[in-house]
Formats: sequence, structure tokens, C-alpha cells
Amino acid sequence: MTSTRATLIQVAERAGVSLASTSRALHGTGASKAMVERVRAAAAELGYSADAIGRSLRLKKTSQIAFAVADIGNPVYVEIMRGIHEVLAPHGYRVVVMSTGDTAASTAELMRSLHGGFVDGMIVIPLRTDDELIEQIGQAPVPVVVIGRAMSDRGISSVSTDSAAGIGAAVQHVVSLGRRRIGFLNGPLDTTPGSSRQRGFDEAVSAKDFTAGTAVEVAADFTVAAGIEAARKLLDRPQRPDAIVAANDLLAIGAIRAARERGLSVPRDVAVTGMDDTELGQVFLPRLTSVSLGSAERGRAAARLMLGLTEDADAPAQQISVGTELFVRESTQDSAMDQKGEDAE
Amino acid sequence: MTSTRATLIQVAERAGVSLASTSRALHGTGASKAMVERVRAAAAELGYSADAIGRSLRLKKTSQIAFAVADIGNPVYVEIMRGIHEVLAPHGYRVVVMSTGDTAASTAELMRSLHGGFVDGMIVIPLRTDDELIEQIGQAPVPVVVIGRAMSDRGISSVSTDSAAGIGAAVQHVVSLGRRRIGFLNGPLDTTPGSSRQRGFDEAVSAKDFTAGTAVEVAADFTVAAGIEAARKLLDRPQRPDAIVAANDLLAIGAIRAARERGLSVPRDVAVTGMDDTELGQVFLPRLTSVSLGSAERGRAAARLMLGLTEDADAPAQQISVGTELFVRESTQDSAMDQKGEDAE
DNA sequence: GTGAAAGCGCTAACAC
DNA sequence: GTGTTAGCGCTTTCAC
Repeated sequence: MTSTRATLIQVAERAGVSLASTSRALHGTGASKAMVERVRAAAAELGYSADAIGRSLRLKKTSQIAFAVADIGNPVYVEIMRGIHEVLAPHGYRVVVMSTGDTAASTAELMRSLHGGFVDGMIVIPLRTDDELIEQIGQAPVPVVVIGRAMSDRGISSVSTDSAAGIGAAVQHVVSLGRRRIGFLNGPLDTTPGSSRQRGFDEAVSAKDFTAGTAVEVAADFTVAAGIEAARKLLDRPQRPDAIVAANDLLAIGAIRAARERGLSVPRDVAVTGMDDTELGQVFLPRLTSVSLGSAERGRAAARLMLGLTEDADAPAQQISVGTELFVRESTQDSAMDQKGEDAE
Repeated sequence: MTSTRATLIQVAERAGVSLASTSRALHGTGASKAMVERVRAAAAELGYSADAIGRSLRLKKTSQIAFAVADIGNPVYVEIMRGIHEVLAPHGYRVVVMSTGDTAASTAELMRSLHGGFVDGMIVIPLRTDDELIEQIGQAPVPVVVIGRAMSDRGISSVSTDSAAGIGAAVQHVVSLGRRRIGFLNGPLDTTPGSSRQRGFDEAVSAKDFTAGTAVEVAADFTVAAGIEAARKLLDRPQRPDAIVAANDLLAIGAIRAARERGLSVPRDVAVTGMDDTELGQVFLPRLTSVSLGSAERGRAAARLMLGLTEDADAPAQQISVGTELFVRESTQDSAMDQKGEDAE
């Protein structure tokens, strides 16, 4: 297993030229054709491959970008990572996966670890945020792009999406179907997604022309299990909702399960909408009506921002907003073929 | 954003001691108590954090392990990565995510990139394997652990699972339920999982006491979409299967969808089993009967093997086999909560 | 117990 | 166009 790797010096000796010429011939510029030939041959014979560490030390560039989330198992994060990878890999960047933990404090701790200099930048999705974390991000020794909340006013580049408007679109959709008692199934309010989605619901139902009844239930977590539990409470209310707008697809699936437990048909008795438009929701039975927040696109956008920052770390903070889109499927509309709603942005 | 990071030399100057003492005081051994105090104080004042690259160059150790799969979006791979992360992170290792691509050649190409020396080892799940790839793995400049096929006979440490036996268990299960026409819905036969699962099916149905009818259909891919398509063919045969054993959960879900299209009830008309026991299957409606291949555990096992190899790269190749387990759920066995033609379609 | 100095592998001035 | 050399930040002999 252990074949010792050849070094540039060895290639130089083999080719019978200087170290500098060897380096130039392989990576740099300004070497003669003959020189390049000669060095390439020697390198090939030795199976030479440039040492990434030596290179990094010299160039002060690791060619690595960290991607940090609370839980890499979450399908939305995986989708975002795919987008990031897609953009970064062709530019020669490797992606290092890290965990923020659940809290703002543990995320701040992770930011501090950036001082180790093992990556050229970090794309982070903080589940919870506080002032200390924002400060920490602002002082980070490498460029940081935040996915989630708009932060350019704090001098931090960010990719956001209008999930509040997305919830609004979902509410409007079920109302347009004639539903009169709208239940909102949210996740923890002290999280970034939880708070903005709550705001979206509150705004939607306080619109002048909104006349339906409402009910709100907050799940302990953005998971199916927590969704089932909270949805039960929602469905057991005296005024049973005839539509449930869930804050993400997992909660929505929990709601569908809870409805089934009670012998309710989805969508006939209860229409259910999700958010994130995960593959899970797309293949679910019934197919889930869901508000896409452009997960992969958010990842790509964050990666592009990062590429810009690696070239000029002191460029002004930018902010990209990715549009939302409602996909109407079977969970709200009987025998719905996939059909697009209007863009929420 | 750009606060220049302090270097060890600066800490040394600040503390008024030598570079060597500073290094020893912070990481090494053999420094006096007073020295440690003094250096720590200086380091704290400067907000010093050791540079990972400089350290790596000197120690010839990156503290990084690569995890390479064909498609990071696959839920099984995500689950495995979770297991890997869980074991490696506490040991100070970072996980670098890489893509093998679909073919043996592209995977071999990735193995070659290890000569760059940016990781201390690689855990890889090759979708397809050939001799050149195995050779390449054997000659890798860093320890490699393969998840998928047993390879210790080739001198390569590996984590495997008996998916063939798992398919056998699934077949036996549906037969024990009284099913008489067993359809096998497999993925591409030239892949590692495809071939071993096929073998499992062939063995199961050639047992002496196996008397049911069989049918086999191979999907273009291990995805829901491909599963739907192949399952349609299976269900449209003159002798329609009353049970479908699928090679993974995604294919199984495709089979359930195809059954619904035809107005068939699952499990009444067709029982369906999956493999991998993904969360997707667990929350599906109906909940999916599935053979667990211990995804997270395979990840953990691979990570533990890797930890051993980083300590002694020339240790003999080991092989760990992770057990399979059949979880019986609604897709094969009617339960309190089943469908009475009350689904959204 | 502490300091001086070498060197991990590489690139980029700088001289010729 | 090519060679010589310094040095990125760190650890670790080796003297004292």
C-alpha cells in the first residue's frame, strides 16, 4: 500500500534541471517547450503528483471550502451540498463537511476553528443565530457565506429565500381551493426557519381579504415524528382544520400520517402542503404539494458568492435571494398532475 | 473580515521566549509550568491558533479523511456518512466529500488524485469495480477502506454486508405470507449492489423448498423513476406477481407507485419489500417493509477500520461484515392502519 | 528546561 | 529561459 510519493526535487534531478524550472514546467508559466516536455516525462516516470500541503503552505490557499450544517442527514442540506459541490468541484475546490451543532454557541465555536486555516472559506447554515455568532462570523479569518437569513446589512454575504412569502403562497393556494380552517404546523420558533415561516403565516392571515379560521401548532423539531405529534393536536381541535400548511416537507408528511390515523382522507378532508420540495415529498403517496425554496440553487448561489470572495475577500458583502415556487400536487388537489403555481417572487 | 492570523513566531516574541519553547508549551511536552503559563497568556492575547497547513507539512498528517461516493444525494450514502462523521470527528478528523462518478474508470481516476496528499485516507463506495480499480486501490499512497464488497483477499480493508442473504430473507418473508408469484425488481447488474442482490435472489429461488413462480425485471438505475418503469413491466406480465422484492427502497417505492397506477392495493394485491431501510421508507405510506443493511453501522465500522490504518498503515487488511435485518411493516403486512382504497389517487 | 537551526514540499522573486 | 535561493508555519532533533 505504501509507495512513497515522489517529490518535486526528485523530478528535477531526474530531468536534470533546476527545481524552479521543474515547478514552472509543471504548473507555472514561462518555460520552453523543450523544458516542459522533459520535465513532464520525468514526472510521469516517477508518478509524480504535486503535494497539496506544500503547495497550500506556499500559496496560502488550501483549495478547500467548508460546508457546515446542524445535521448532514437532513435531505434539504444534502440537496444544498449537491449544489455547492457542483459549482465548486470544477474550480478545484474540495468540500469539507462540518457540523455546527444545534445552538448558536456551538456554531460560534465552529467559526473560531476557522483560525486553524484549513479551509479558504466556509458556507454555513446556522440553525439558530445570536449576536455573538454574527460577530464571530464578521471576524472570521476567511470569507463566510451564510445561507438562511439575509445578513448583508451586517456586512456578511448571504443567500436567502423568502420562505415567509412561500408560506403565504401555500396559504393562498389552500384558500383558493375553498378551504376555510387553515392550520399552520410550524417547527421551533427560535430557529431561523421557524421564525420566518411564522412571520409568513401571520402576515398571510392578517391580510384584509383573509377570512378563514386559523390554528397554529409548533412541533418540537422539523421531523416527521414531531410533525405527527403536533398534527394530532391540530386535528383534534374542535374546529378541525380542512387544510394544514406545514413549515417543511417532513412536518407535512407527519401531518398526513396523523390524518390517516384519524381516518381522514388527504386531500379530501384535509389538504396538506409542505415546504422545501424534497425528493421525499415528490415521491410520497400522495405526492406532496410543496413550496420549493430552490435548495440546489441556494447551494449553487452560495458557492458562486464564495468563489467571488476567494478572489477578493474584502469585496462588499453581497446578498442573493433565491425565488420560491409552489408545486401543486396530490396532497392538495385530487389527481393533480404536477403543475406549477406562480412564482412567489 | 480579514484579521491577519497570528503566527507562532509572534507568540514567541510576545512571550519573550524561543520558538521551540513556544511550540512545546502549546502542543508538545517537556516545558516548565511557568513557561506554559507564559506562552498560553501570549497566545491568548494574540488570539493565536495553530496553522493547520504548517502543522500538516511538518507532521505529514492532514487530519482529513476523504469519503467518496457516486452520488452524495443518495440517502443511503448520507446515512453512511453520518456514521463516518460520528466516529471520525471526535478524533479530530475532518471529512472531505468527493465524487467517484459512475464508472470504475472515474473511480480509479479519483484514487490517483490521492497522490496529492490532501487526506490521510479514503473511505470509498465504488458503484462499479474492475481489475484496474482494484489495482489502483491496492497501490494507493494512503490507507483505503472500501465499503461494499469484501476485498480483504486482495489485501484491501473492507466493510461488507450480506445483501444476498438480505434478499433471501425478503423472499422468504413474502413466501411465508403465502405469496406465490415473486417478482424481483433489481437495479443495473453491472453494479456491485446489483450483482450481489441478483445472486441473492437466484440462490433463494433455487432452494429445494421454493415452489413459487418468479419474474425478474432490471431497472435502468436505483431510482424511483426507473423503479416505476420497470415495475410496470413486472405488473403487466400475464402472471402478475403478488409480491415484489425490490433491490432498494427507492425501487420499492417505484413499485408501489406502479401498483397504484393499476389500481392494485399494497399489500393486499401486491406485497412490496425494499432494502436499505431508509428513513424515506420508514415514513412512506404504506410504511415500507425493508431489509436493513446497517448503513450507519457500516459507516462507523469503516471509520474505525480507518482509524486503525492511520496508526499502522501496513497492518494486515481487515474485513468487517455488518449484519442485515428485516423490518416488517405495512407494505407486506396489513396492519391496523392500512389503506382501504382511500388513497389520494 | 530552554534555545538555535534544520527542513517538511512547494513557488516566486531575483539574478543571470 | 533558466538557475539560485528565500521562506510559507510548524515541529523536532541537537546542543547547552
